[in-house]
Amino acid sequence: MGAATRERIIEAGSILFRRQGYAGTGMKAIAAAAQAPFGSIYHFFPGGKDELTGEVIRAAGRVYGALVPRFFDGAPDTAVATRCAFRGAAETLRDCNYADACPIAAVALEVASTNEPLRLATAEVFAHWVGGLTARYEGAGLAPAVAHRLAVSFVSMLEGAFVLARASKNAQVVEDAGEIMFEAVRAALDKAAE
Amino acid sequence: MGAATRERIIEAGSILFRRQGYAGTGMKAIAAAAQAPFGSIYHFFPGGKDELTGEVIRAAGRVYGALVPRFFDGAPDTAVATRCAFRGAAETLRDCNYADACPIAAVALEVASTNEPLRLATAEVFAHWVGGLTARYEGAGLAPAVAHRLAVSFVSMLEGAFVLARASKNAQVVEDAGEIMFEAVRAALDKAAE
DNA sequence: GATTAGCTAGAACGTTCTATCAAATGCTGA
DNA sequence: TCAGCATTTGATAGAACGTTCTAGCTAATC
Repeated sequence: MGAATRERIIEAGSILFRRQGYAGTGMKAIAAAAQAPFGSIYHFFPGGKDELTGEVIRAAGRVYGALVPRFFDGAPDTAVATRCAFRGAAETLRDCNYADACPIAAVALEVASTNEPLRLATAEVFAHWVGGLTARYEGAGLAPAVAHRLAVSFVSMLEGAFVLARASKNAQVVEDAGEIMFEAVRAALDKAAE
Repeated sequence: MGAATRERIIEAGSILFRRQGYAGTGMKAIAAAAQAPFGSIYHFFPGGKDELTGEVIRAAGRVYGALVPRFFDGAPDTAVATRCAFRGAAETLRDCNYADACPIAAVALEVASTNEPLRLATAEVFAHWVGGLTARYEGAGLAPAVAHRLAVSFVSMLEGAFVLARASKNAQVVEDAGEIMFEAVRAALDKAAE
């Protein structure tokens, strides 16, 4: 009962934040999207919108963090995995008609200067994501500094490509960005193999 | 008189949108930041918040568009110009304690699915920016498709790096991303020179 | 059966939002 | 100096916001 309602609220928040941002999404809209009674929001999240948003960020972070193993585990190498991740993201974006990208970036830009606990929550998710990617690139033989730089760039490039793709309603942006990241990883791997 | 007030309002909107986003910024806050009487907002922008936001986006687009000649005109080559642009951006971000990045991305993520005229305005600015960069990379001898891909990636990478840098309050992200873009442009130039 | 805890349900509250409006003030040109 | 236009001024209205509150229902436990 309750657990299902709570999860539905988090998921609805995630969807709406990514489509219309944090401040542009009201609690009543989240309740409606979750098909939950309005009072249940504060029952499950007594800390209010901030607490719900923190949970949304952490939950989204787990989903995005799981994308690394999904693309990197079976790939011939990390350059190909990188490209596949971007292609997968482009496909997902097309499938939802550019409505859904990443709720974390949307929230991050709004709260970075105004809500310290939420800024920290977004920073933590990004750091975790970068950490997972860095490990993969290191595991492929790249020096820690190079691996870290590529990981940071992967996340930056993908989040930025989402912005452009959503603005222009064109997923080719994400694929183009993926090609550049593919070549960057490819070049780093080749250089490390010398 | 009036022209100065109008410009102050646009500038205040730009600053506040980049710090707290579109929906999180109220018109009274803009008026206060602009030191303008509240009613003047609707006098100058009878279309309301949407009209003001459109003007903010276009004005910011002009500022950002001017960054391309600023970094590319005097640089030894486009790879170095690319790196310098990212370093300049990192510096700017540090100077304002991570408060001010780009108002266009902040607005774009909020309006992409909910406000078509503003989505188009953001798309237009990004397209113009990408166009300017593409011309620079083409002018350096790169094939049109490669130039376009690098330009798209430049803008994506920079906007994404802003997200991460603001979330983590660490401008090193922007510099790392700039190194990857530098190497990508370098490699493309070297390949085109063969 | 009585009690308790969890969840649902939605009204009410105070605040903030966007937009409108009428009046006042200032500036310019005839 | 005066009229007309531009700009300023700030109160007001209605809607939406996040939060709180009360009441009711259900299931589990004693």
